[in-house]
Amino acid sequence: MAASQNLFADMQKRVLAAANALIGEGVLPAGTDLSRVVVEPPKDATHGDMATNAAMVLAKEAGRKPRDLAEAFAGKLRADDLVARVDVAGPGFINLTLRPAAWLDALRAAIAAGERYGHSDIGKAEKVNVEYVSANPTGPMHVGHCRGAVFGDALANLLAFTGYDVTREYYINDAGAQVDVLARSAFLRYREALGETVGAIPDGLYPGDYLKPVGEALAREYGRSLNEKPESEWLPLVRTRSVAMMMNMIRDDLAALNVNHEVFFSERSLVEGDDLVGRMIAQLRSAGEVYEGRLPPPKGAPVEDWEDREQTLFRTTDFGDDVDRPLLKSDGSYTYFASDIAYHKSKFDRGFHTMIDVWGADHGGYIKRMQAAVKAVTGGKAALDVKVVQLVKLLRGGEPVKMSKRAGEFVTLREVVDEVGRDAVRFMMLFRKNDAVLDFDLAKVIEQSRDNPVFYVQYGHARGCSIFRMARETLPDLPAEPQSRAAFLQRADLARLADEGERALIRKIAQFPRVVEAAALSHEPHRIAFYLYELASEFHGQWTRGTGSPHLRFIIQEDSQLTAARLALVQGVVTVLATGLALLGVAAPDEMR
RNA sequence: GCGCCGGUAGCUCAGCUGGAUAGAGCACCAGACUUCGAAUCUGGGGGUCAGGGGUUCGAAUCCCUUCCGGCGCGCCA
Repeated sequence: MAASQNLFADMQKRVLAAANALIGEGVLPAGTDLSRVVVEPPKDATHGDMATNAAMVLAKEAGRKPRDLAEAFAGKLRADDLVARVDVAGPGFINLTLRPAAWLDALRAAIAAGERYGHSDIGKAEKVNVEYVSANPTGPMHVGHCRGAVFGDALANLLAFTGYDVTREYYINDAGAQVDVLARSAFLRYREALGETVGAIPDGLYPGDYLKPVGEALAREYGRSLNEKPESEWLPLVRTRSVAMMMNMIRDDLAALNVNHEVFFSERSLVEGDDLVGRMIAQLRSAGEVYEGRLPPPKGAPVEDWEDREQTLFRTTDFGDDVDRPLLKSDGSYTYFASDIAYHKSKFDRGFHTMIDVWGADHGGYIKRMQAAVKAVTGGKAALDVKVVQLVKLLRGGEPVKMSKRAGEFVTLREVVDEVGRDAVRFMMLFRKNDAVLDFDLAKVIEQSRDNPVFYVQYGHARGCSIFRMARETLPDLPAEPQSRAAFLQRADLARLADEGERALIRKIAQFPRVVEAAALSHEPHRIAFYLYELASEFHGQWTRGTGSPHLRFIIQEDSQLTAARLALVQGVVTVLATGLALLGVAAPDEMR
């Protein structure tokens, strides 16, 4: 029996093979849809090692009773060399108990694969573009940006690990009115750097001190020359320079979080030069999807300067949107939406047929039109999945942290990372489903307790490493270097792992590839975080059982064979914890004293 | 008014894309260190899965509806 990394996938194949055999025998009709058949760990361990719903899902189409069909499956599966026992239970579940050796082989395969354990090729090298952060280049990153940054980064890791060809991308909004405001704000700091007294920063400009260095740089570079020019001349220069400096700052902030993009894509590049936005609009126009028309006034909050006028509209309703959307502002320039369409078209033209955008909750209302636009502009050949990350509520000891955007007083990403550490920020951001609001308590995340899952999981890893350090007294040959150690431990007699707690740990380890796959397919990295927490929990449990029952300890002085087998188990745990944490971008320390 | 996202134990949240008796942590109560790291572990109580209908062998999960909370609703990004 070939050692495989994913025992659940193996068993799924075998169940499907059984189904096909039953089709051949006429028990199931030809062409039966097998896509709903799953093999999963049962909720209750007394039901066996794995369960499949095959009989229940296929019963209707076959015109048979689920339990009868289950018996037919059972007949096939009993002959399988991985299977020790098959039971039909409940409404038609097929419960499988595997031969012990199957689990031991799975553990051995995990150890052998090392940091590649859990890796797969389900992505088939398909190109995927993950766009995340894309914060406006008008200032440093604040806490609100953290979650999307960490989420997008972990998701990209996950997709790369499962065989996708991933590109991490950041869209720089350097073409709108905001960067003109940035330029004017920087210009004020420039005059200040030249010795002028500027006083209070006027309303409508960015007040933050972070623009002072920009002003000083401009003064060094241009001297007084900019001051003598009209705004129409200095603005583009100052804007370019300011955006570049803001992006450097943002890149540094991201680096502090261990987030690294491969592509920084400029919105301005779509508007200037080849005018890709204009071309895109022309293309849509010739396809009959652009027209001049009027829109009904928006409901709800009254719009002050509403004016019923004709404008250039994109017929997004043809592609699933609620209303058609304007492409041009009243001054003739492109709307943000227009540039964004061209941007997504650029992704498609660069070969990405799968795109994932990570947005903040306040952009939720924008999803439909963007998906409609992608459909229109790619002829339905590309898929856009938009992941919305919900708000982060920043607390300290249960009390909300006050922030005032108006006064430029916001907590920066950098401050939070400096205070609680990169690992804590990353793990906590991922220890919640992306579309649920997240409470982030600065006081709690530095607590070192079970209440703080970051330390709990990291401690599991450190504890495993600690066992290896201690074990060298019993097993002097045990290599310290992880890879040689893994090679050494693979040769252990794993059949010595007979304790129920040990077997449960093995089963948990064997689930890792399945969890990785599910997390990647659903674009939900939080599943990795929760799985790691559970694995650490079972590991801590097995450890503590040894304090009460010395014969259950991992290191047994008088039995080096048993010790080697148990260390192999620890190796499996440590491997999975390290790999899983790496996917989340969190460190796996060898010790935490 | 419309759209999107949420509503699961006192609190914070999972629930593997429709499966078996709905699970963790915190808090509370009672326990476990002369011994591989107690930053750990074991046990206990605690539920109308917001309410109501429907779909089917089977629903916290899918559909409809009501209620509550968040976000959004030309020419901001």
